Amino acid sequence: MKKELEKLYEPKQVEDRIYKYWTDGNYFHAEVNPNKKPYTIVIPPPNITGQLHMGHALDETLQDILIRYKRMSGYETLWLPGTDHASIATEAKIVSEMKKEGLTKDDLGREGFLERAWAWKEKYGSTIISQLKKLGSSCDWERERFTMDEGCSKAVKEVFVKYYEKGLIYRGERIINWCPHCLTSISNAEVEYEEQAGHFWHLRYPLTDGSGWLELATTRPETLLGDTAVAVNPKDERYKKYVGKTVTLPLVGREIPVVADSYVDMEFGTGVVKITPAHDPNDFEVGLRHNLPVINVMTDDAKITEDYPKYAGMDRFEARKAIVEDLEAGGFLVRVEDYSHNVGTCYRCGTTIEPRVSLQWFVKMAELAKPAIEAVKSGDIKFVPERFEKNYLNWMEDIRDWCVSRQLWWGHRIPAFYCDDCGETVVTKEDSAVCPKCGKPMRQDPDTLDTWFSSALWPFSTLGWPDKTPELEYFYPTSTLVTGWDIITFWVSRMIVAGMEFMHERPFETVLLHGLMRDPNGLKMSKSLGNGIDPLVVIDQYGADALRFMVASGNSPGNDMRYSEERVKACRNFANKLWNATRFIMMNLPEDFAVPEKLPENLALEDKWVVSKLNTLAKEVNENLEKFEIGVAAQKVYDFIWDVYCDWYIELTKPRINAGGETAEAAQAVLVWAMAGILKLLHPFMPFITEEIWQALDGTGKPLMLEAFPVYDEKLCYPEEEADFEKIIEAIKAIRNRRAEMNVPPSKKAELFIETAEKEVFEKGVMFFERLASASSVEISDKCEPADAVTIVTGAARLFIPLAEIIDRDKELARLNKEKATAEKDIAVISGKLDNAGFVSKAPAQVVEAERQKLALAKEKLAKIEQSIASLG
RNA sequence: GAGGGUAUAGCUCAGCUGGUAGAGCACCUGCUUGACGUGCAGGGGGUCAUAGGUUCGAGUCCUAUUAUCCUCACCA
Repeated sequence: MKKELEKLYEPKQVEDRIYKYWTDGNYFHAEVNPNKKPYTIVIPPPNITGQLHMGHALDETLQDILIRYKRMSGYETLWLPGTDHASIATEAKIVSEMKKEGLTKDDLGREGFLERAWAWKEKYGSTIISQLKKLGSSCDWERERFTMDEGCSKAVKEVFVKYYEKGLIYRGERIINWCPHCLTSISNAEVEYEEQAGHFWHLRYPLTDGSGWLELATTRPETLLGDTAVAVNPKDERYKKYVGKTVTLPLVGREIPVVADSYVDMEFGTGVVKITPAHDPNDFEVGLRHNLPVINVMTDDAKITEDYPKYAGMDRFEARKAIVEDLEAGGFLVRVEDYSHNVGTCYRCGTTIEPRVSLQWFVKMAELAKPAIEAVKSGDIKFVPERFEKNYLNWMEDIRDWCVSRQLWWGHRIPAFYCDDCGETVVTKEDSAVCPKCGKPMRQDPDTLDTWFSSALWPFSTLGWPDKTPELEYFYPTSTLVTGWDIITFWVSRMIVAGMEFMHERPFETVLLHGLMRDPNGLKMSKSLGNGIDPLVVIDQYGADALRFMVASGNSPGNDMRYSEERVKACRNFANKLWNATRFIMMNLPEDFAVPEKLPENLALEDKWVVSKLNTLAKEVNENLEKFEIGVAAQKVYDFIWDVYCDWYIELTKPRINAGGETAEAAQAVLVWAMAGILKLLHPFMPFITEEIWQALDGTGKPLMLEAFPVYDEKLCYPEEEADFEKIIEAIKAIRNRRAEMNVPPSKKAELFIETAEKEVFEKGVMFFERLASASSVEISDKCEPADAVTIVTGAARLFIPLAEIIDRDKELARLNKEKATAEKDIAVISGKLDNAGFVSKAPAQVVEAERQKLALAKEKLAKIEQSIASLG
């Protein structure tokens, strides 16, 4: 039983109503179902402090399209949803909130601080979920896990302990990237390099024995305080004699050795390098090789330490100025050169990174990476598009140990305990530990783990691992991961590593990577530039369906995409088109009409045409979606709905509905039947409007999202009828075209004579020629030659329109001659191909056959044109 | 320095396994056709960056070049 559709399509109202309907029915819930195959999608956990942004819109839309498609195709579909990382951003946000109240972390203490953080999670976690719901996400948010919750914490501890037992995690002194603003270490991947204008300060370090000095250059003179050697290349003849001697460090007076190390590039600069193990990663390595002392000259917030009273407390940049002045005064400064170099900055706050020696936990990646590399190389895990595999492999094959400790409070605390008395270390899943050597209570490591440490476990920790749950058994490995390519190194690679290590199985089959959403000028959307476009505003204005369709169509995987309001508008217009098409159908249906389960027997030619085309569409959309060609699928559905269904089929039914009777009934049935197919095919892309229309049309109250997705059905394939009807369409188009060329208004009707060998086909088109080609009457014969008529030639017929008063004989002749030339050119091209022995012998038989048919058609057409020219002249 | 992306209509982009180029927007012409002007009909507009190569046939595959963007590494 159909329901009324409002006259105006208002996305916002429709979407609110439909989302409520879905959640009331709890259709998103997934459970272990042995009768179905599972389809699982891992979704990137949005950060609770963030607002919904275009990146989410992209992720969420693509995921939801796949999920809805799979659900309709009979799978048990599950999202692995979650919110929030234990992250620097979250901590920073909470700290800044506290600051407004005049509080610091130390005021609250660890406990108090965490309490606050949980309160934040409650508040903002639900905010972002409700925003995602507005987008149409069919995720079962009731299942939502949180990386910091109990289950996930259990998994994290389990992993840490297992790594430790296998010797895959260790604590050691290394140079790490330290952010003096966030006061924490950050991983290499979190450092952003930017080109900065700087200087090269050329310095001279006097040899202790007074025999001269060595000239070297530095971009960071303040690190001079921590120099513990000067290095040259062992092959460098110029400096060989100095190796083993010592120089006296200017300003400090420390005597430091000249060492030989192949790390030094002889060609660069003077070939002499100052070595500061505490403040440069390469220097640190050199220091290890030569047993050099490591002297840290800076505090946590990058101020010079008390050890250098003259500069103590100065910020590193202030100290640089002061030291340069002093060097100059002491005659140690040779010259200053302008130099542009890359400086590492914190990706969160933009502060210049300070490389710094400290005690951190590291995961040994080399061994762990091997199975993860193999999983991709063997094709067990596929990247879409494929080229990102290379990206991934490059990263994995050159992997470095992963610094996992963070000097934050908001995160999984490192489950390591130290004995202050004897220095013993214990790693345990328990909350406290007693020293096995001296029996004293131990102190837990104050640091927390990198956010990606827990995120890497997402595909199984959310399913209950390390316990053996039925869910884990059923839903793991997951099917698809949808994310942006920028996150391959952060997250994708680490999930694969963890999956292979702990589940001994790939965590997912396919990684679908999309591009970044850029602003209309192609720039990265960012808060600091203020060029971000808020998806919620777009949804308010044009609807989530429009935004989703814009995101899904006209884009190929892995390519970045510019936000274009024009395209959102076009998609909104498309939704409106569908809405109005439905309104047309509904106003032409009887009150008690129901969606037919089967098509009627007495289908007209045009019915078979549209049914057959819809059938082909279903086939192609399935194929495309299986191959993750979401944009192509969307475009095909769009074209079918607008061009085939609305512009042609609906127009074709109008005269039949007016005529009434059997033909009207068949038309109504096909209209509704095809609309049902369209709604199902479009549902993954535009879930709200299709559901709303379905509810109005079907009237049974069953949700569209649980209907079966259309598949190809051989019984609905009518290639001949399709081809026949195309002939009628071609004729109608040709007539319209000619009338437009001659500026004949549609209101001016004219007689139409059709000369064709396929009378029975064209007879089925009479009412359409009248309705759609302004024919006042139609006469079909196998031979006719009316005087003073405009001639139109198509592949299957010659059409004559006697429009005596507007015919210009010369013009008409010129036009026909032009058409003749075109036809001759066509024939020349095709016969050129067919005359080519190579083509005929080497091209596939169907291609050659198609060319032959084309040639025959073109010749036929030429003959018709020549006939018309003859009769005019 | 290493690797990768992109180059197609005025603009934003599609083009699946090679078979004489498509969409949206913009532009031009004509339509108060009883679903829709968020619309209908018609139209103009492209040597598919350049030069070679493979092939019967290249926007599509290969090589080089140019332009542009990105990732990684980074020399003090």
